[in-house]
Amino acid sequence: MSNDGYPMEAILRWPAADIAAAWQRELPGVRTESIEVITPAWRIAKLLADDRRRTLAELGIDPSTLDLLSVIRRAGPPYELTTREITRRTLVTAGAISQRIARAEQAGLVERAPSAASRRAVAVKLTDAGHALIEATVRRLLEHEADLIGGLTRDERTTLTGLLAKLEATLHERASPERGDG
Amino acid sequence: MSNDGYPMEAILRWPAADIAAAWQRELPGVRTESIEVITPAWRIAKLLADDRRRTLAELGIDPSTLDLLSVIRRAGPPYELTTREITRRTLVTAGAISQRIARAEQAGLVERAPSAASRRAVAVKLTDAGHALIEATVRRLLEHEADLIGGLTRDERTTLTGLLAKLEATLHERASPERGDG
DNA sequence: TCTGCTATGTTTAGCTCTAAACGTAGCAAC
DNA sequence: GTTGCTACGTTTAGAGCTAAACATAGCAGA
Repeated sequence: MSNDGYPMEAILRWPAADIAAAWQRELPGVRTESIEVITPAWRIAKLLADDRRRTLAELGIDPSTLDLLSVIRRAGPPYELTTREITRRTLVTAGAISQRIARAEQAGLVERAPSAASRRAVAVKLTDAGHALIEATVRRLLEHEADLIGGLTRDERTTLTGLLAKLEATLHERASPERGDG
Repeated sequence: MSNDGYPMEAILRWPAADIAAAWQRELPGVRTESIEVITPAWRIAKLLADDRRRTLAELGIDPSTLDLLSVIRRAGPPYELTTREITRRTLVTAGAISQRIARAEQAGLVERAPSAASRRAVAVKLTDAGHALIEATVRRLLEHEADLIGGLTRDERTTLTGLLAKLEATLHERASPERGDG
């Protein structure tokens, strides 16, 4: 089979502690304490994203479409949000949302219409097909992902959730902002 | 200024707990315990990736080039690895590595040559310019990232590192594998 | 009613990645 | 020395994203 091009081997073979140790050897005195947080964070995010992509492929949907339908579906009736509101609740740019909506509309999963609330907004609404697809997939995805993290005990999950929340808040305070305001 | 298209607002406005609660309301009984781990993990990864991109832009290098030069630099003398070995230590596919090397070669940062060890391998070696660039950037990047996570105490970091390592191991056991072996 | 400002969406160019096809070269068996 | 297998690397098509330019519409003030 040759396993050509397969990534992720780094995760099995190169513990973050070894990477930190290598930098200490090569650049003595450098502060490497971030490595053992940042490296596993990226690896975990990638493992989760890859798993989700494969899991969803079996269910007949891709991650970006699931993300779009999900945010509308979990907003509750009337299963309709403006483009702007979707952008606010998502991690990608307005341009990316516009493209996602166009693809989902092409596939018959959502419809665009003038928004009742704001005259210049566009409302995006689930079609019956969109509704059926998200219903058929999100529950199974959440079951699967609950099993995925099932190796952690309840206490461990609680501790981890708290620490991640704190880290997220810290990064908000300290990470470089999007753009220098004029 | 209009802040057009700016993502990340979801992080400020939509705690993962609210997303889980919304799904509980919409699909009563669904297992949502994964959400408060997976959602912050992705948000943190994105915050870190965005910060690194901006930080490196100021230093005159992009994240994928830094990743390439770093893995060669921290391997130590003679600052040379085969393409295969670089792929093994990285999270992207062999094709992506090939393209990264081509770009870095074009920029005069690395050189390709036949490998001494294996007759069919290609050795990738830092040029003087590549050496200078990685020296000039990696230390500053690590300093910056150490400050970034400085909101966590030493004990918190230790606990977090342990839990992330356990989660990473769990995901290795349970996440869907890359491809069914023939 | 101009004039300009702000909010909302869309479009486009360019980037980097993945998956898969492709090209080769070493090597082993006979 | 051919045949096939495996390892290694590159190329290509296509996906999805970002950043930035663009288009438009509501609104506010003179």
